[in-house]
Amino acid sequence: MPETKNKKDQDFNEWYNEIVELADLCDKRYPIKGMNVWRPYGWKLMNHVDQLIRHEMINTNHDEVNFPLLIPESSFKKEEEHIKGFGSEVYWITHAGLNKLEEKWLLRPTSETAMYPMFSLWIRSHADLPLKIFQIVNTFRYETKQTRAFIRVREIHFFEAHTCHKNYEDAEKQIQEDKKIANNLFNKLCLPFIFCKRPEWDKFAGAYYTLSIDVLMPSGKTLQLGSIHQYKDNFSKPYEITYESEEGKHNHCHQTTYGMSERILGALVGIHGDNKGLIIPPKVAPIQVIIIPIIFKGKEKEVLETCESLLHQLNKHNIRANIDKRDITPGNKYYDWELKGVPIRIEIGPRDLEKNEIVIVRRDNGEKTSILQNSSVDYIKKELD
RNA sequence: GGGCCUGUAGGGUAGCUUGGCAUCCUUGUAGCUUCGGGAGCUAUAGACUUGAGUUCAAAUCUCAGCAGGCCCA
Repeated sequence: MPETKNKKDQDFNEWYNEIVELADLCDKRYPIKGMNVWRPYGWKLMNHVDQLIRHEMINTNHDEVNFPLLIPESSFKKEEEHIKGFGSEVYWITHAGLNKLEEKWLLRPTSETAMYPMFSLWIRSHADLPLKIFQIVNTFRYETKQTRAFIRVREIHFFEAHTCHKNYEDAEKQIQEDKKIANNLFNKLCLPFIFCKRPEWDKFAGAYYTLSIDVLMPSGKTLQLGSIHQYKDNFSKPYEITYESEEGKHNHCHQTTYGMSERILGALVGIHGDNKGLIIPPKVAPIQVIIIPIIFKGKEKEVLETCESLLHQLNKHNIRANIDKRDITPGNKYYDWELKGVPIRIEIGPRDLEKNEIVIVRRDNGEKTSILQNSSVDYIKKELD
């Protein structure tokens, strides 16, 4: 049986490195440390995860925005703790064209300092609250230590939600909502996780307190997949984010943030994968069903027609399906799609045509079943849930 | 932050000790043939991480950079 060269239970780290490239998630050969290329398959997977996040955000009345990548030094410097925390790991832009810049700009390591000067303009009265926005963008952190695909990178694919509230209690309610969002999301991704209140020394720079979302990786280490921060008014004071209350008083907002990154992919790969490759939860699988035609000389046409008609039906039911028509042997295709973690494989050959059946194989447990063609769509739909 | 290891076709490797001719597998391309768990044949393509040094001569020795990996704090 063909398997990864490195075994997951023997050398998890090497296995992980091998599989992220073999399965076409990313290419680590880009010549800057910690900046990897997203390959089409990996990028589609990430987009499907993002789509789940967007869905959760929209259901909880967050609006999507997109802030500039560059932040002027003066904005960045307003909150003291924050600079201490990030100062050593930001990239600076000092020149533009042939000129040296009068004020340096930095690539956002996170967007508090880009957003909050704008928040102070946007928020005038209690009627503007709560303000709930999010964005999914790239952020940059200059990691000097060892980098690792999806787990420790210098260009981060980052989800960040930022909220402003009239008081601490309201902000606390937001944090309860954030926890529910995490529950929904990670259930869909079949990732067991825990919330963990971070000790003082390990909280986010500038936060009042930090909750982390942690998973246990097969290496025995925990991997932090996200964090939820209560800022209290720590940022609204230096950034002067105030609102006029119903009584006509000017108060500082209380703020929260919620951040996650492509580490979610790292966890999906690490926790679900095996020595044959990835195992992707159906909800985010770029391809949910792969149809393999088993072609014999003289029967090509019938087999392909059956495949096409099944594909058509599946697509009609919003199932992401594909036919693998490559000119390689079926066994070869099985291995390839197992490597890529496609949840369901369908084999259709002359033998099945005679019985009006198709063969269905599950990636997670390898179970092989024959079912009648006319009940196939319902069966597949059920399997994907 | 500290320590250790590595860099040869797209991928994986041999060669490095003892300096000289770069090996094999896989992959790509074209064609024939085949297809229920990595088929076969033919033709063809493709590499010594970068820079400096030593030397008649460097993949091989030395130093530095860049990149990758591991361990400890």
